[in-house]
Amino acid sequence: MATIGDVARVAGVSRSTVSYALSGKRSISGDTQRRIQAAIAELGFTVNAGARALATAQTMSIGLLSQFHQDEFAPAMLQYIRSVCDAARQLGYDVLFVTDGDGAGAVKRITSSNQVDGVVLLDVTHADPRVAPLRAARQPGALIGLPSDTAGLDVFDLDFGESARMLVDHLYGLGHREIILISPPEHVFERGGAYGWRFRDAAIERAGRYGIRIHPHFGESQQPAIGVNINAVLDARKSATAMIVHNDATVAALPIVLQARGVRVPDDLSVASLYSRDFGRIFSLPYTAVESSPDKLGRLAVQQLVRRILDPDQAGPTVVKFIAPELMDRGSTT
Amino acid sequence: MATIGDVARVAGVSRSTVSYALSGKRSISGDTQRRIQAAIAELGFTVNAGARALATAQTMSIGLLSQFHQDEFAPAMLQYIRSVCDAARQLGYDVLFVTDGDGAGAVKRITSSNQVDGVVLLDVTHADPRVAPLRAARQPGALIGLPSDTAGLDVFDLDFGESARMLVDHLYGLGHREIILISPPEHVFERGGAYGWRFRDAAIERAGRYGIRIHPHFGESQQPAIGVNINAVLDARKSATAMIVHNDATVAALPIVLQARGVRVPDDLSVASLYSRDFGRIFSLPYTAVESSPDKLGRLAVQQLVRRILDPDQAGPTVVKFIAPELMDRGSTT
DNA sequence: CTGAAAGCGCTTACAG
DNA sequence: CTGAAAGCGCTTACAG
Repeated sequence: MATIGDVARVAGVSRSTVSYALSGKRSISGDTQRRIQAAIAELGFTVNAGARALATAQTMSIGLLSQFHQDEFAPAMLQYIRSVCDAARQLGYDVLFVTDGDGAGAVKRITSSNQVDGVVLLDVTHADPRVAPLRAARQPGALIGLPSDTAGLDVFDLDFGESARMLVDHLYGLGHREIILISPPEHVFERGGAYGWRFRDAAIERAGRYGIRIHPHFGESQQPAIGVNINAVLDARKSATAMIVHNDATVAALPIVLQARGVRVPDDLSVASLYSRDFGRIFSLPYTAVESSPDKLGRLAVQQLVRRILDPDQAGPTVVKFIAPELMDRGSTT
Repeated sequence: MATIGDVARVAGVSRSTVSYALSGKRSISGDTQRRIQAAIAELGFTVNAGARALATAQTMSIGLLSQFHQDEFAPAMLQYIRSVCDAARQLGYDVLFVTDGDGAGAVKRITSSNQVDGVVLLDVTHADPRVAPLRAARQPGALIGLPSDTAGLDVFDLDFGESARMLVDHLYGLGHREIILISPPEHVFERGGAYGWRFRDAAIERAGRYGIRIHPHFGESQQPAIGVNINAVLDARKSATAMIVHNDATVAALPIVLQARGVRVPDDLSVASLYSRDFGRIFSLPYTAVESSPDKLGRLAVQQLVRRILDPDQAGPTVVKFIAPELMDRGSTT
């Protein structure tokens, strides 16, 4: 394995000159430049990332923490993972991907050992145990999902309240006066998934303002429970003309469940939901929905994180940014 | 940030003694041990991973290369990613997760810069451009998927030939004499996805031996093309009584497509496929299928990789291991 | 435009 | 049982 010393020897210059030629941090004469390039090519030299990290105190890696709870729907998670990875690479960072069951311990481990320059937390809940250790870390952190205390961390999330209002408005405008709402599973609420109640509370509040009826129910996270649940809800709410589904697992199974029941959309029931374009494609979903924008959220989080890594002072105070929802009309409401 | 020198000073010992206390590589007196532990606790010291890596030439990280081709079905990929991450962590390794479009370049980058101790390649194709740079690397590599040249690398994959034979045998045993086979999309074959032809060729060979008819067709990777395709195939093969689906995207959409067409399974058509238990759960799939065992494959690959990292000599010659398929009867054939 | 030297934070023979 | 010192492969003031 060639080192910078080998390159220096072959090129007949000092190690510092090679280093500067590599970084471009000071000007090098054309001849020296050429000899160094030739030596690098001859030896197949690549800078040792660990040694550079030790000298510069920059690893050029960010940590990405993702957990796979059983009440969560993995395919939706993947959208965020992809966008974070892509954004990181584009900015020159590698991604240390951590899926430990003990998320708080993992945050502590990778930050205190200086394995990463910053950390992105996915699917952050209200009382997320990963948040405190991240706040205590030397490195900056960016969250996707809203914790109770956002101090010292940049937070990005979809505006779930506005999303709910947008969907209620949409259905109200079409004349619906009784709506079923399928929320995330009860476990998600218990675990502190704030997006659950942010959406539900806003929907209820909005419906109340219009004087229309809304029936909130918890969703299920797996088949066949999903089908059983939806059928029970539909049996109990026969006069409802529309359904808002705010749950990935349920909406993914919904076409099957409704077809089996003989419910035609939108003729018998209007359906509106919240998911990403890619998610909809993967599950062949035909529903009008608020775009959940995982690609945008991942990108924003990484960009802000890197900004803060590069210049902690200039990045300014931490932000809590809710991105505006966008309704994709796919004709499943009438 | 406390260093090992700070700990040594506070504990009143030398840095080497602290290091040995940490590693347990030589015995330390009880009293010294205690003073060091106290100093570590007081300072909140954690070993700097980069410095340790530089000194030991071990990063304790492995690279995981995954690509998201548009003709591939991301949810299936996730199964492998999860199992590799879990297995790595269990063995004390972190995962550098790389999704670069330029896979060959990424392999070169992370290996030549010594960012990882070994590399796992996912979804390896026949002429995979990532294989050559990995073979040329200092670090060992483990592949999931079969390349044309396996020299110097450990390879793990499902036995797709045996899987196909198992499914044909199963249907033949139930009396079927004309079978439709949906293979992966044509792009996958062109890209060199060997699992496509390994499965198809074996199925055709087996069917030929029994003297039964089999109609191979390419699948599609997205809706609505999947539905159009399946309908066209069923129109063209009206006398077929069974269908084998060897394509994630198609099988995921199949319940919808068949229900829309009014085809009941297994009454009108027997259906058998190949996917993992988790995948089936996510898509509510009711089909008898060969278990694709992503968890097992990921674990095997990582275990072998780590064995080779720890003792390259003792790990023996590289292996090509096809794991035996297992049929999960879910009652979709008759 | 270039070099010699110190330093990043560890580990590990070598000595005692 | 413990310490002093060299070394891992870089970067970057400091000097000229």
